[in-house]
Amino acid sequence: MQATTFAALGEPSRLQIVELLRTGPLSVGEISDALSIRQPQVSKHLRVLSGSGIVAVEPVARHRIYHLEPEVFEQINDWVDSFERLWEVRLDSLDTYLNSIRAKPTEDGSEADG
Amino acid sequence: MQATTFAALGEPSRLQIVELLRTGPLSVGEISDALSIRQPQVSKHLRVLSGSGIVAVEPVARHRIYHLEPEVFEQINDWVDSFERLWEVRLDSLDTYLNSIRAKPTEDGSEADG
DNA sequence: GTGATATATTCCCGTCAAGGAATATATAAC
DNA sequence: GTTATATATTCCTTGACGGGAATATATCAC
Repeated sequence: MQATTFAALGEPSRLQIVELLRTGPLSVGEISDALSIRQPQVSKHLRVLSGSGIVAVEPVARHRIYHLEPEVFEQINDWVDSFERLWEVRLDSLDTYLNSIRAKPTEDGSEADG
Repeated sequence: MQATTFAALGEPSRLQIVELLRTGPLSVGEISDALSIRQPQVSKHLRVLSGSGIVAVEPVARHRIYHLEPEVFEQINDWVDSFERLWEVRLDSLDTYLNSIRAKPTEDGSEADG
């Protein structure tokens, strides 16, 4: 998993753009208008997103229509799955571990359970 | 979905730490040793990860054992799913859309083929 | 060709974050 | 109390990044 992918999504305006594109492909001007971000900034953000393979562009006359690329989302999905699969196996051993910690007399009983 | 979550994962060292913790809870020193990152930097990164709810800490004697928090990974999972679910619906309409672009008689026939 | 529209790029600036070094805090042993 | 170990925090510097303004490029209409 590439840190750059998460970094691209870690900027608020870019995350907004990605979530906006979830509704369907849009031109630069439409994104700029919808999110009230100036056009040069939108182009810059789209460049970063494009560099991470999160979006791709389709030129249409004078417009450039950006859309999301499913591949990256599958990568993220697989990455997250690699964690959740392990927890299924490790959940009870973590519990055992935490309990073993608390088994020690703590002299203040302030163990927060959440 | 919080941009800060992705930002936390978007730093290479932090992503390394998260992936290392996938193998199980570790102390600061163990992380520092395993990744050859100086201890103060590890503590700082863990602070950011902790602030995003990606990790949590369990004090054990003089050690502080960090472990991953499943909740955030479920959030990311749900977020990614919200995209992939739409694609199942929209995949053919995107195709239709792209074709419709090229199908338009454009008065000069200069449609880029891609 | 000129002019208009849509988008990309460049330059500059301010801010923020990461890394290094030193230091502070916490816990344990004595 | 002192000392040692484990971790957190502070200060400083530097480099990267986002935003604004201006400009460049591309396409269309004429």
